[in-house]
Amino acid sequence: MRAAAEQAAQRLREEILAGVIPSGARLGEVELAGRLSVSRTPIREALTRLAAEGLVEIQPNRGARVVSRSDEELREIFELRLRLEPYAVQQAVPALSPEQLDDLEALATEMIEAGDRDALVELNRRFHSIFIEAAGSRPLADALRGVTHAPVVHQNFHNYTPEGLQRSLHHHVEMVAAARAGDGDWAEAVMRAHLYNARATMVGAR
Amino acid sequence: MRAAAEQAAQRLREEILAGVIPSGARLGEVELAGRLSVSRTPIREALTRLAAEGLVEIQPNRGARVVSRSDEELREIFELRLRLEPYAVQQAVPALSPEQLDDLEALATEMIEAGDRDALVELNRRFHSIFIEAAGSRPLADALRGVTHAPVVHQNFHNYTPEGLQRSLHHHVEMVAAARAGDGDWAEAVMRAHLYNARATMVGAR
DNA sequence: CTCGCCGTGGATGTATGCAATCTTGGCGAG
DNA sequence: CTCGCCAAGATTGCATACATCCACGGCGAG
Repeated sequence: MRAAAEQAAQRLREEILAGVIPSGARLGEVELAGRLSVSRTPIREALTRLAAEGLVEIQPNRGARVVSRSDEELREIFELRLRLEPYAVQQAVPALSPEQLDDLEALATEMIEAGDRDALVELNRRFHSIFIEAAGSRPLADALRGVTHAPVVHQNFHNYTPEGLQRSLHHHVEMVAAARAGDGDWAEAVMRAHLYNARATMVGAR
Repeated sequence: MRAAAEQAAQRLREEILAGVIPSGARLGEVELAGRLSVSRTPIREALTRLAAEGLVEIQPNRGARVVSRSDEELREIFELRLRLEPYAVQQAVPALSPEQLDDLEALATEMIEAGDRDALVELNRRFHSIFIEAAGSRPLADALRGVTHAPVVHQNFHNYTPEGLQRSLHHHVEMVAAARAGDGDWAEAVMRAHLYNARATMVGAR
C-alpha cells in the first residue's frame, strides 16, 4: 500500500478538499486510474482509505461518491467538535513545544494577512492540527480526524460574514496568547467561542 | 467490496474482539487468504477497513498487526467516551422506539443472568450500540466506533471486581428506567457514573 | 570474536484478466 | 401515453501473475 496508493489517496484528498471534485460526484475506478496513471488496485486502496476518513462513500457494486453532508450532519459535527476540541486544546497547552508555539503564532498572523479565503482553509487546518497533535492522544486524534479536515471547513470559510471571519481570526491570536501564558483553561474557553462562532455562520444556533 | 471482503472483515473483527487472535499478532495476507478461503485482494480490503476502525495497524511493506493499546491510550479512550457517550444517551432517550426500549431491557436483564463474562462483552456492545444508533448522528457514531467495540471492553469485563461488575449491570437497568421515563438528564448521569466505574477498574482514577 | 556486507527467501505492492452485478435505453403490453 | 420487462454496455468484485521491497542468515574482513 505504498507509493502509488498513498499518492493516489493524497491527490484525491486534496482535490476533494479543494473542491475540484464537487460534492456528490461519482468516482469511477477506471477514470481515476487513467487520470492518475496507475492501475485500479491502488485506486481501490485509496478509495477505501478515503471512505474510512469520511471523505467518500462506497456503495457495494455501485462505486464511490464524494460525500455530501446535510445541514443536520453539519450541526452534529460542530456538536462533536465542541465536546472534543476544547478538551484537546486544554490538554495540548502544557505540552506545546516552543517550535509549535512559534508555528501557531506564524499561522495566526499569516491567516490575518492572507487575502484568499481558499488559502485560509489549509492554514486553519494546520493551526487546529497542531493542537490536536500536541494533545498527544491518538484516540482523540482519530475521533477528530473525520470531522475537522472535511469539506465542512472549506464551505464554512466561504460562508463567513466579514465580522464572523474577523472574530475567527482573532480567536486564533488569542489562543496563541493563552497558550504562551500556559493557561489551558483560557485557551479552552477561546476554542469554545471559536467553534460557537463558526457554528453560527454555518447552520445558525440551535 | 462485497461478499468476500465484507465477510472476511467481519470474521477477522470477531476473532480479534473475541481474543482468538491475540494483541500484537502478525496478520499475514497469504495465511489469512488461505484460512478464509478467499484471495488476497478481499483480505487487503478487510485489513484496510479494520485499520480504519483502529483494530489493526498497517505498516507499509511490513504487513498488518493487531493493535495493542497502552494503559495511557486506555485512559484516553475513557476520556473520549466520557465526553461523547453521555451526550449520545441524552440525545437518544427522546428518540428511542418502543422496540428499542424492550431490547434494552431484555439485554440488561440478560446480562444479569449471564454467568459467562465472555458473553457479557457482546451483550454490552449491543446495549451501548442501541443508544448510539438512536442518537441518530452519523458523525457521532463514527467517532465512537473506534473506542467502543475495541478489545478494551473485552479486557475491561475481565478486570471487573465483583462489586464493580454488579454496579455496571445495575447501571444498565437504571438507564433503561431513565429511558422509559423519558428523562435524558437522568440517563446521562447514569451513563457518566457507568463510565467512571468502568474506568476505575480499568486504569484507576486519574 | 565482532561487525558489516550481500545474497536468498518470503512477504507486500501493483497490474491485469475474468466473472458477477448494476445501469440504461428501447420495446411491448395495457 | 405510461409502466414494466429485457438485453446490451459498462462497472465493480475477485483471482492470479509479476515486480518490488524487507527480513534474516551466512560469509568474509578487520
